[in-house]
Amino acid sequence: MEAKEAVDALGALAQDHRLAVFRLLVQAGADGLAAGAIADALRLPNSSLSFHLAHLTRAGLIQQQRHSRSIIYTADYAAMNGLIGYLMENCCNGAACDADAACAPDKVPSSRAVSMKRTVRL
Amino acid sequence: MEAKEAVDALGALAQDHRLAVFRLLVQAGADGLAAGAIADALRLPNSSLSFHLAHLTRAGLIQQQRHSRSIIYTADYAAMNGLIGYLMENCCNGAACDADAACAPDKVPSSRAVSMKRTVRL
DNA sequence: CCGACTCTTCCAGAAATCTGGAAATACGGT
DNA sequence: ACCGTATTTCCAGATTTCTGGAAGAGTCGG
Repeated sequence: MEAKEAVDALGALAQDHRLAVFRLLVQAGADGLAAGAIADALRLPNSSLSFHLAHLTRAGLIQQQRHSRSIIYTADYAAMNGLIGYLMENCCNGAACDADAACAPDKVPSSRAVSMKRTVRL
Repeated sequence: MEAKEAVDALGALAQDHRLAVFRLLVQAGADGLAAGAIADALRLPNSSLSFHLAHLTRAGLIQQQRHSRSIIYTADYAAMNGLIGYLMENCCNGAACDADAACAPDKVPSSRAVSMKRTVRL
């Protein structure tokens, strides 16, 4: 994942309603949820919700699929993996799952940059 | 980490310059970097950089510390851990480090929500 | 075909964010 | 005290994001 995509994904999640929507879809699992069901659960006006769903879709974090009259949205777990992977690689010195403490600063001041301990691939 | 803080942190990282600044500080390690050094590296006007640094600081992702004339900024790894932990817990069904595939949808459509396999604490 | 249902697009106003030059503040050396 | 360096604050304009009502578009049942 490139920086550009990461910024898009982060921006998509950096909003109350959108984060709530995404969490809801993650909980919903593979079945996903219809737009109306999301609007009900989150008490959002249709047009607002549609705006945020479009935003999340544009960022690649969720996917839509027409099912009769409803449009079912599902979380894109691969995209989420990509984002988390990017954050761990680029913003955590590559360490995260190794130690329990996850990412930590280099104790010894060295000029060495990120040491790619693990290749977190999308 | 609560949803509110997560949104703040995500919003702080959801911008080209700020993400670049944060990555730079992570690479810089515990020594951190002076504001001027960051401005040089990223070719940013002082006032713009200051704006973004303030934003990151407000979100708790970086910390500042005066050192003579310079102000040294350092990445707050704990905050980053908190954010990644939040994303894994709430947006990835709690799975992430266990399987290599990281987060994946529930194959069997169950109404069970997030199964906390791991307690990623700040 | 028509009406009900589900959802998106259109629109315009409100609010927040981003930008960078100029002025202000903080610090240390002479 | 004065000057140079380092950085922030102030400011105003440009851009983007968010909001929700109203109208439009796709789908199904009768």
